[in-house]
Amino acid sequence: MTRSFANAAARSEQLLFLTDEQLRSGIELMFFAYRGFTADPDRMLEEYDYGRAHHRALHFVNRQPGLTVNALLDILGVTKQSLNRVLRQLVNDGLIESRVGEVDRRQRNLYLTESGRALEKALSEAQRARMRKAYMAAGPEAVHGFRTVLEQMIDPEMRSRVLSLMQEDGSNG
Amino acid sequence: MTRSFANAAARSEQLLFLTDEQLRSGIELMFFAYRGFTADPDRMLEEYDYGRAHHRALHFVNRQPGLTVNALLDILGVTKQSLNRVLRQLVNDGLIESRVGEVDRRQRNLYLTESGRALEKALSEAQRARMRKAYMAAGPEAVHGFRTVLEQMIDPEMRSRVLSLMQEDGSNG
DNA sequence: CTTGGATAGTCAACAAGACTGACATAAAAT
DNA sequence: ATTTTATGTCAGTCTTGTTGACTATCCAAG
Repeated sequence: MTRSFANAAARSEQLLFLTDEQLRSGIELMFFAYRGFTADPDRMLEEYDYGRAHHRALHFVNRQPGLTVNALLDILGVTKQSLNRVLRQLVNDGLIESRVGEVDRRQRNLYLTESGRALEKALSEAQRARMRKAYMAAGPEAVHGFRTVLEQMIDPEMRSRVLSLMQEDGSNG
Repeated sequence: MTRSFANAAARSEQLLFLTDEQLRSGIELMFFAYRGFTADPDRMLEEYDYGRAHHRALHFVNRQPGLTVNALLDILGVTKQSLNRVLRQLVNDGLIESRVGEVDRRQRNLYLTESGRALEKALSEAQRARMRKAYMAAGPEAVHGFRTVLEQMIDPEMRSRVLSLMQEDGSNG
């Protein structure tokens, strides 16, 4: 079903009325939706004097316990110095544990502590609640389309890595 | 066809397998897609020593020529001090013109200059190209779903304003 | 075994762009 | 005349990005 659209790509522009105005409104939707998407966690993080960077670190460490700093760096696409400041705070505050690597002792493997898991859970529950609401209001087909377009919007090199990251679903519970 | 799913919202959770992992991957898609979405303009803006804030100002002034500072403030959701710094640069650099309001002379109506339009066009063309590509790869139905979910993700109060803003399509060309 | 280069991570200093708070000015509204 | 509104500005802070310099470790070649 999705396959047949690959061929139809050439026709899509007409089918979709891909006028500049249509595309512009898509751009605006992304802008406003992303703001909504981050609004709830942002509010919660204020109380801890943390920002989005902390949230992202907590999220991906939770997703892949034992992640090295370098791997996290690649995912987040920031400089190691920038990440390090955030990570240092989270380690000092006892939300993340940084263990020296067993095979390569230059590496640091990152894990959430008990309280790290608690904060991550609180943040992600707020965000999931908003997303669940949007999904349910929009309906199953819309959700499928939403995911399909978002995947296409990701940078091509990043895309395969993201998709394979998401394959690992359920491996950590 | 889409209508019938409104009723089915209650069943959606099952239909959609709205597990935490499903929702988590949606969250990650938003993160990575938004990065892709802003990547091209970000690169171009660097050459001008501008940032995303400048892009957003140019975008919305282009969208609604004659916009007042206050209206722009509401749209962007930042403080006037923050916006003012950006606006001052853009006015000094001759990209935005700030005219005293004709009915209310306290207000400043904002317009793009020739070169402001040029930069806005370059930025938005890059962004539209990425979105067009994603739309065409995903297909018409996916695009519809994408837009539906994004709308639902916007903060409820903001939503009506955004949607009515997007009704004005094509009024400026 | 030692030297040297590459890799992993840390520390320090700086910049952009958010923020708050205080204040100024002009014009509209009461 | 006084208050409120719209805008602009100054000063200072915070988050989060940047670059540059540094330490620690690994690995490979002599």
